[in-house]
Amino acid sequence: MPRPRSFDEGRVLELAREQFWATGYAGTRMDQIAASTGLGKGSLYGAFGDKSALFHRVFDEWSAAIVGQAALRLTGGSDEEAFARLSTYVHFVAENTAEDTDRRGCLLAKGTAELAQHDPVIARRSAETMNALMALLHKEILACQRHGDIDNNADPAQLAALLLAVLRGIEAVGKAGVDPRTLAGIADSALAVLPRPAPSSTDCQLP
Amino acid sequence: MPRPRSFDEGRVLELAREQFWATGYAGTRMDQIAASTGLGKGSLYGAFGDKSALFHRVFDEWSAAIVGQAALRLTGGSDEEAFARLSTYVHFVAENTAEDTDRRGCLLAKGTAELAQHDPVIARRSAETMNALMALLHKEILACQRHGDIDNNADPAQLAALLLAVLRGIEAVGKAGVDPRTLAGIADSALAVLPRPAPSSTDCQLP
DNA sequence: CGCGTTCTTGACTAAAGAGTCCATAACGAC
DNA sequence: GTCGTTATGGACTCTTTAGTCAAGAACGCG
Repeated sequence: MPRPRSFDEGRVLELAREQFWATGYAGTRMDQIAASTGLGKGSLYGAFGDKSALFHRVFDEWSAAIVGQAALRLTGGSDEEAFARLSTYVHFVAENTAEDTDRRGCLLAKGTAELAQHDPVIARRSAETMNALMALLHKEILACQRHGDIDNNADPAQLAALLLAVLRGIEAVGKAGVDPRTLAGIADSALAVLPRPAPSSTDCQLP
Repeated sequence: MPRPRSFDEGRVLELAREQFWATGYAGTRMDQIAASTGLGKGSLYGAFGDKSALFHRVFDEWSAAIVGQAALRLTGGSDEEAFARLSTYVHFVAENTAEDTDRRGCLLAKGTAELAQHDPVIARRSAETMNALMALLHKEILACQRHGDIDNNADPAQLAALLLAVLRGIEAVGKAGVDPRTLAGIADSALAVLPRPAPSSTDCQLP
């Protein structure tokens, strides 16, 4: 058994991700990554292969994390709290976006947009990520409907797609410089606007 | 009076925009642009300056076009048709995104994200563009409220922000590979979900 | 028609970046 | 401690790319 790594692989991927986030794939220099991690280029290439391979690892880890985060916050729990979970999650995304507009953001909209054309693997995986998120939202909406927080007549798949678009949209406008207050407002109104069940006919009385 | 340009400046900007769209700022090579336009690099640099200046012109023209397009479709008309205009516009964006997922898309999410950090001008202008769009949506929602198509209790600014996020979100998920049908569905549900005025109490009768 | 001005062309320069290589250091096993 | 294996670091190469330049072509004007 030979000499072990002197650096934390995960940490390197994290720093690389920051770079890719900030400057996109083409805009990121391997030298920057080497410098920010303190590694020599030899080690970097030895451990991860070339730039494209490094990006793939970063991308895969990141999309897993996004889905994982969503799953963590949305899965498993009573139908009763489903709407609250949804609400928390939507606000979480909004806040997260607002906090660090330039660091965080959507690799799906950056590295992806650049690479997807030339790299079918990235394209496929980004679609998978979207579908996974949509599935999670779908499940949660069904739970809301079971508990009576969302109108049963509404199509849950449609609502899930809408919510997903809103979440991505929040990131997009956030990155474009819209202020954090507005982002939070968007999260609020997205939830407010979800169709509530029609009140039962007995509720329909004049005071 | 000297020799005139032998090429159409607007056309060159158009082709350059395609490139920037497809591959982002850093990923776009001046040589590609020269090749696709048929111009020599000398002419290119002579006419537009350096890469960054060229991008600025492309970006400015594009953001003006986006806002112009929205203004064209949303402005001026009766309150009566306001909701229909809104609906048409939202679907227009969805279809447009669906049609050419990889060519079109959001410069605000690409060139911007890369450049905004280092180029305050781009950052500012992208924020302005968002605000302009939001203002247009805001006006339209007010018109809807006047005509009774949207609940007067709803905050029009919030709804405008929400709609803007949905529109950007449609582009984002479209680019991530979500299928066109779903995009159209998002447009539908975004409109369906807008709060309708509460029915007047006289409507509240059992059959 | 000829002149001056501006465009055009493409070869050229300079710099930056991806990826390589090798001498050396560090570790684990025995 | 010694040996074999693998990481390390940085100098090095080779390719790509932004940007320049000078010679020549094209146009408008008088």
